[in-house]
Amino acid sequence: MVGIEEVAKLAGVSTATVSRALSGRGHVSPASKAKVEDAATRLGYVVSSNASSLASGRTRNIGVVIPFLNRWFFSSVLEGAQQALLRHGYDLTLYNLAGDGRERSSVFEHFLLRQRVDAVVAVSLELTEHEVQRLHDLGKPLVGVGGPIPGVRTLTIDDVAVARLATEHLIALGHRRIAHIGGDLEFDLDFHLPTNRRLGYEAALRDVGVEPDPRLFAPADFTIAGGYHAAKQLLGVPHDRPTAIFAASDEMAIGSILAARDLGMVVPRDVSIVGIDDYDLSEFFGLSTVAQFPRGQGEKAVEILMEQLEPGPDAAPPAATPLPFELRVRSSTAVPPER
Amino acid sequence: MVGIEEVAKLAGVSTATVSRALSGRGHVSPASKAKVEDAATRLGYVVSSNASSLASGRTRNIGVVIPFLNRWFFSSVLEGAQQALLRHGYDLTLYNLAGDGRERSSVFEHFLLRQRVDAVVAVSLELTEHEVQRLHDLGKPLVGVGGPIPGVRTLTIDDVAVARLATEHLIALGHRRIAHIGGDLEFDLDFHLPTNRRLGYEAALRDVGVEPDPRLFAPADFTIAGGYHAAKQLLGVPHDRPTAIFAASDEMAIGSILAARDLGMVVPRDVSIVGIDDYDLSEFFGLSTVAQFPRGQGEKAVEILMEQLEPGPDAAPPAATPLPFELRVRSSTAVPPER
DNA sequence: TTGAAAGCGCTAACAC
DNA sequence: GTGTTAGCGCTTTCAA
Repeated sequence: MVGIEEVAKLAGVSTATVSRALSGRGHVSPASKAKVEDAATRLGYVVSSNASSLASGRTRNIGVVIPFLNRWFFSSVLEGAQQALLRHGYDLTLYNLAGDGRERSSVFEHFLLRQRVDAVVAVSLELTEHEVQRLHDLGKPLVGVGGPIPGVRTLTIDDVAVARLATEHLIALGHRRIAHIGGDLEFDLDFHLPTNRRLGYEAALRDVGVEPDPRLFAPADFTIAGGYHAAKQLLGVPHDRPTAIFAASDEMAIGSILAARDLGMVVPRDVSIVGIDDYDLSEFFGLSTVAQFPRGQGEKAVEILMEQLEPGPDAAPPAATPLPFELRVRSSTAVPPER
Repeated sequence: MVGIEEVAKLAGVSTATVSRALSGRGHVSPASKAKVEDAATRLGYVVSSNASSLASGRTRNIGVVIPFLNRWFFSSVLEGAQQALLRHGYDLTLYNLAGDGRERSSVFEHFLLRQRVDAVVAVSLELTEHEVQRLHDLGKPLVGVGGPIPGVRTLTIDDVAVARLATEHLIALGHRRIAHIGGDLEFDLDFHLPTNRRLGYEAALRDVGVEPDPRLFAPADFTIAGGYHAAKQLLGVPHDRPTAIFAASDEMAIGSILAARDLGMVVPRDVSIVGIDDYDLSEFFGLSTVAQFPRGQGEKAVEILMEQLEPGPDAAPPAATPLPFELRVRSSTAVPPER
């Protein structure tokens, strides 16, 4: 293990200068900076992050707390965050809180306070006020992705607007009997995402004078299989079946496409289907959808943290810019069948 | 920030004793151990991992290097590893090497040597001899998942045997014209997984006196869309079409099921389809498959590292136990159509 | 079994 | 712009 002292010796400067030259803080003459960098690479020197952290109080590491790893939205956010962090020279330590709440509190009490991270990104996790407070007291920046945490800067798409857009797409095509597959109550605990999407759907309908019909709502669990079963219920009725389905996620929408096919229906001739996400498989299935951009959300979360950890020259407080979303019309939506 | 000194004071012992009591190394009388633990919890004391690492040389953190986050196999391995590490009180820092090779070498040179990790898990990554050597020199244990790394303990299923099992399942049902959708060359760079699976397929056929027909092979990219297109080619021929398809992954197998449906065929009446993985959606599609258990692979990788980092009483060298796999017969395979 | 004290390798005042 | 030096908070000899 080559240490800072050896670099200092080889470069003919003090350890302090080496530290300054390599970290970029404090002023160093170009000449000695060059000498130091040269010596460092020649010796294969890399700072010990522990020693550095201990002395400086900064770890250059951020914690990401996330409930799932194997679902599209979450892994995409993670990927975006990871990539952005790498660019900034930060490491990412991962805390997957899939399990119950016991594991969770231990993670919080320990890792945060073990001084391992400079900041944390909480993905779709409802933090208690206590947890938020603790982070705040320690001066650790915190940003949420996917759902408002009271008192915390959080990135979420406007679920009401997204759902409204998807529904309006169907309405513009001439649909009026539009079913909705949304989340069940269990999913509403975090952030009311299902409720908000349902609200947007209902608002769009009311705008054109259609009163939402509760019989046209089916709950599901955000998976393809769940969407499949829900759509079978919705489309299997003998009379007055809907001409379109708006599913609160692409996975459920894809399940709906498969259900329609199994019922002998042709999409979009017999039924139009639209989702939200722009999931991996959506293009393959020709699914019309409102895209959200989870990778971008992960990146943006990191940018916000960086702004707080290393304030740039323009100390613009990160405005609450809304997250982008975008209607992508593919081949699962069309005018309703003639009747 | 409450430090060790305060705990020592409250417990009426020295900091050395606090350290010993809390870390479990060295002997401490039960009496003082209790006092220390009591004091620690009362003060909400948690060791500073940096200070501890600096002094002891151990970080209690392991690095996981992985090329994708948003694919089933990889996120499952990661989840398994994360969970196992949590149980052992270790943190996981994530290095996603999705990008090109530049990013990759920088990760290696820096993070490993920045003393951030005690060991590393490399998932489906071919390390250069140099990289392996560096880790070795630093005394950092390394274990691979998903492909042999020369000179390194690595967990891989026996791809030849798995493919043979899948193929034999079809043969036992009476199939002889069995097509294979495998990886293209690009995927073979790492670990020859596609080649090995093809070898197993061919061996099974030869065992029953069938010479593999190269026209029954189609390459694809391990995605549903890729499998779909490959299967269309295979099944679209007017004469002598295969009665079964063995796909080298479940995603490609599911694509094949969808392709068969689009060609008006009924699975398994007109064509049987089998995959490898037991992917998320496989059950939903009724896909027969050979399950591998990536979560378990992640866990096992961690157990092996733990054995090296904290040798237990029974210093049994971890035998090269083969990884489990298992045929799961569902509804995508049946006897071939009468002809 | 316990305590005193010397570092672990670096950073950041502070002085020049 | 650069060097000196006192820590950062813990672990671990070493001696008692």
